[in-house]
Order: sequence, then C-alpha cells, then structure tokens
Amino acid sequence: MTIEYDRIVRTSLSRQVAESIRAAILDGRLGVDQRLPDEIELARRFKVSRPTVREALKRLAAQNLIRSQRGPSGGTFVDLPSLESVSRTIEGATTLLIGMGAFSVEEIVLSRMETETLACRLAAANRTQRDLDAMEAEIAVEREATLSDEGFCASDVRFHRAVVDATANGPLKLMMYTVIESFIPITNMIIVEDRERRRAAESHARITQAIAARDGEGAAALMRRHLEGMRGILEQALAQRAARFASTTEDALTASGAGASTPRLLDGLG
Amino acid sequence: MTIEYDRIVRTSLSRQVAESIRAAILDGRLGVDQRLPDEIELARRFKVSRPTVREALKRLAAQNLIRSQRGPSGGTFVDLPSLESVSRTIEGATTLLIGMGAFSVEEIVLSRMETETLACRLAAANRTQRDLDAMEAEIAVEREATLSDEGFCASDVRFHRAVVDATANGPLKLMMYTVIESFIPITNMIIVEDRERRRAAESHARITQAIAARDGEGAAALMRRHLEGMRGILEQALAQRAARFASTTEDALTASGAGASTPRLLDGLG
DNA sequence: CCATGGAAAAGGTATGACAAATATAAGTTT
DNA sequence: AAACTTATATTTGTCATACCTTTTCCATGG
Repeated sequence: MTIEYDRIVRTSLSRQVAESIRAAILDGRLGVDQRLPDEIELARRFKVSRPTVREALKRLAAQNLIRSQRGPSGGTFVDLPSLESVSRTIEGATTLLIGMGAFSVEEIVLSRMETETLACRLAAANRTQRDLDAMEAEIAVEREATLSDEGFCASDVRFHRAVVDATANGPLKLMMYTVIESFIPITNMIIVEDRERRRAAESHARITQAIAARDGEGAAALMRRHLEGMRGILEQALAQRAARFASTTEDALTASGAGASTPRLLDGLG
Repeated sequence: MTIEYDRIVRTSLSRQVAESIRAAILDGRLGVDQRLPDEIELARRFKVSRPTVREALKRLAAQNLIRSQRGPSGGTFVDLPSLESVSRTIEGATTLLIGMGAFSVEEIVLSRMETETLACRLAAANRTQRDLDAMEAEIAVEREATLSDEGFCASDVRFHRAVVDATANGPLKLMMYTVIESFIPITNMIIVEDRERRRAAESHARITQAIAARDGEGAAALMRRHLEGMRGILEQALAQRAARFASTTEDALTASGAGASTPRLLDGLG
C-alpha cells in the first residue's frame, strides 16, 4: 500500500510568489497602474522574507509587468506593457535563437519574403502620408555616403518597420517586429559595400513608390526581389556569427582588474 | 558655466549586473550549458552583495536565460532557450496586450486570416505525413461530443499550430505561435455551441484534405472562410474580457486568513 | 561489492540594518 | 502672503551575515 504523502513543494518560494502576483495581473485582479502593497507588507502577506519578495518582483520586472519607484507615494505598480516593450522582449528572445543558429538561412529568407510581401500588400491599401514620409526619411538617410555601417543597417531596419507600420495592423506589427528586429545584431557585423548600399536604397525607393501608388502587388514583387538580393549577405553574416559562437573561451567573466577608474560597475567581464 | 559632473548611474545595480551577464551570453562569451561562477564569486567580481547578484540572476531566470541547481556540481548555467520556451515567453507578453484590448477585433481577425492563409500555402508545399496525422488527430478529438469547452478550444489551438508546423519554417512558426497561442485565454471563456463545434471540426477536416492534396490555394480559401466564421465568436469573447478588466476591485491581494492548512504558500490573494 | 551515512558545496531563505530617493509638510525668509 | 528651504517620513535599493535545504561524493562498514 502506498501512502499519500504531502505534496512537497519543489519550486522556489520567490517563483511561487512571482507566479501568484503574475496570475493576479493576468486575471485582471490587479489593474494597470495599480499600486501593490509595499515589499514589507507583501512579505507579511505571503509569509516570506523581504529578499524573497524582492526576487519575485525582479522576475516580474524582467517581464515588464511591474515598475518600481522609491520614495513616499512610490512603490511597485502594475505596468502593462506597451507594444514597444513587448516588442523588445520578443526581440531579445528571438535574437538568441537566431544567434545560436537555430534557423537556417533559407528559412529566414523565406519567412521574411512571405511576411514582408504580405505587409506590402496591406501597406499599399492602408498607408497614410505619414507612413510614406517615414519611409522616405529613411531612404534619404541611406543615401548619405558618410553613413556608418551600423547606421545604414539601423536605417534599413527602420525602413522595413515603417512598411509594417503602414499596414495599420497591431498584431501583425508585433509579429513582424520579431523577425525584422532580430536581424539587427547579425546584419550589423557585415560590411555593406557601397554598391550594395546604393542598390538597397534604390529598392526601398521603388517599393515606397509602389506603396504610394496603392500598387500592392507591385510593391510585393519588388520586396521579394529586394530580399532575394539580401540572401547572400545574410549567409555571410550567419557564418561569421556561428564561427564566433564555436570558439567560446573558457573564462568569459574574468574581472578586468582595473576597476578604480570606472564609477562602479560596467566591468566585470573580460 | 556648467560643470561636467560625473555621469550618475541611474539604473539599479542588479539591473546592471543582469545586463552585463546578459550581454556576455548574447555575445557568445558564455556558451550554452556553461557554468557561471557561484553567487559569492559573482558578488566579488561585480563588487556587489550576494542578494544583489541574486536579484540579477532572477531577472535572467525570468527570461529563461539561465537555470540554477543546488548542491556541489550545481550552480548557475547558461540555458539557451528552445523554440518552445521562447514561444511561451512571447505568448505571455502578447496575452497581456490582447487582454487589455490593445487590438481591435478587426485587426486580430485580419492578421490571423492573412498569416494563416499564408501558412496554408506553405504547408501544402512542405507537409509530411506526420503533419497530416497530427492534424487529423486533433480533428478526431474535436468530433468527440463529450469534450469540455476548454478541451475543444485547446484542440483548436493545436490544430492551427499543426498547420503552422507543417510549413517547416522555424521563424514563421515562432511568429505565428505568438498570435495563435495568445488567443487561448480568450477563446477559453466562450461557450462554444455544439453546432459551432461541428462546423469548426468540418472546416478543419476540409483544410486538412486540401493540404494533403497539395492544394495550397484551396486550403488558404477554406482557412479564410473558417476564420471569417470565428469573427463573431471573438467579438463576444473580447467584450466579455474587457468588461472584466473594467471592474477591477481595489484590494486584490488580500491575504486569505486561513493559511495553516496549506503547506506554505499558494494563498495570499483573494 | 554494495549500501549507508556523513561531510562539503552551492543555491535558497531569513534578519536586520543602513543608504538613497522623493513626496509631503512644516518652517523660514523675502 | 508667497516662495523658497528644510525637515521628515515612506518606500525601494543595497549590504552583511547567518542558517537552512538540497545534492554530490567519498569514506566507512556491512
């Protein structure tokens, strides 16, 4: 005969507390901008110590679920996230997967092609003058000869975001930021030749024209061609990054001895 | 004359430590499954106290970037996330946005229509027998008359996921899990009538047939019609959820007095 | 050879104190 | 009286230290 033992709690207290508060937020028992009890009170309610409560709060803060402020009338507040903060969270998570080589170049290029051509079609239907202005501003930036590589890539990302923004579809924007943003760290490492740059800028210009003319199919076709041209560049970038991950050194956190000069932190890893 | 003061650090130490370690992981200076120094050593390296280090580690743990284990040969390890864990993170973030009513029903329906028809086309091209089996398994579940509402909705989600899986495109899967998964909490609240259920199951069956026959366009058209039918249900669900959020009570964290019976926690919110 | 038990190592929790920020109230000066 | 300054209280942020719990591994004894 087997005895029913007490179910032993195997998750840490801070995790349980975090889950508990998180559930309260998700269920709507805690509304936006509502103030939580202060940490000492939370500790009393949950019957744990303050450090434990704080660890729980940090977990939630990492998910942008809460924000804290010192002082009286300060405290911890429910901080329901904007599209931007969620987008950043997603970007961080995706960047890892891509950086690890979880996806092949073919997959990445295909997914971008399919989704961005879709975005082109919707953008052509819904774009406003503001959207067109945003796109053209980026094209102007990209035509600057003095622009750094990072600057060019950042502008490229902003252009593609602008196209997605023009669809005027929130969920779609959210989804596509995932794919677009997560290429920043990769493409940043690539030296974009001057010739390539000009070609990209001209592609962007043509796409913008088509969207301005409400020609969704035309814009989609141009976008497809544009991304096709990026395939080679991406292949190069991913290969470089993979190589770097392969040669991971042993002791990456060696403290850089100096220390005294820097105000406080910012060192700690070699 | 204005003096250049030392740049005051405005972010908390635990945040800085977390960022520092996070950067090391993202840069590849810390490889997967690599062990970090123990907490006391980290505290020494960063010149902060152990609780501060622990708060930083909890931040990272919340992002599934690290995992911890007790005992000797335990410690903190880099835990680069799988597609599933990233997907879960994204789901949590998006669920909030949707729950808050950040998106309109039109936006949601349109985004699902556009992306899922896209998935149908790719699925028809790339599906394997396994994918078809997965879809048909869900259809079989949905035809069970005794299934609970939650069970039906969960199966619905799994079916749509199966379609996306059949595209064999990682980035696309990641993007679409975002949208599909985040509707679970909403659709779960809706009582699906028996008639509706049967209609959905039959839609799923026809879509599966078209994908099996490599008929991408046909599958896409069927999917579009299927989602069109869901528009009304979604409208109802979102209205209900919005109402619940509006009537947020004041004191949602009131401790349930009992306490002695529960092993340790699990209470704390009424 | 296997099982049992006990150290040791590492994360988990608790306590208590102090530091820093900041809103509010009180007091002082103009 | 108004405006500025100062005190003060509140709340998060940080620190130091101790102890508990889990897990590994080795030594010891059967």
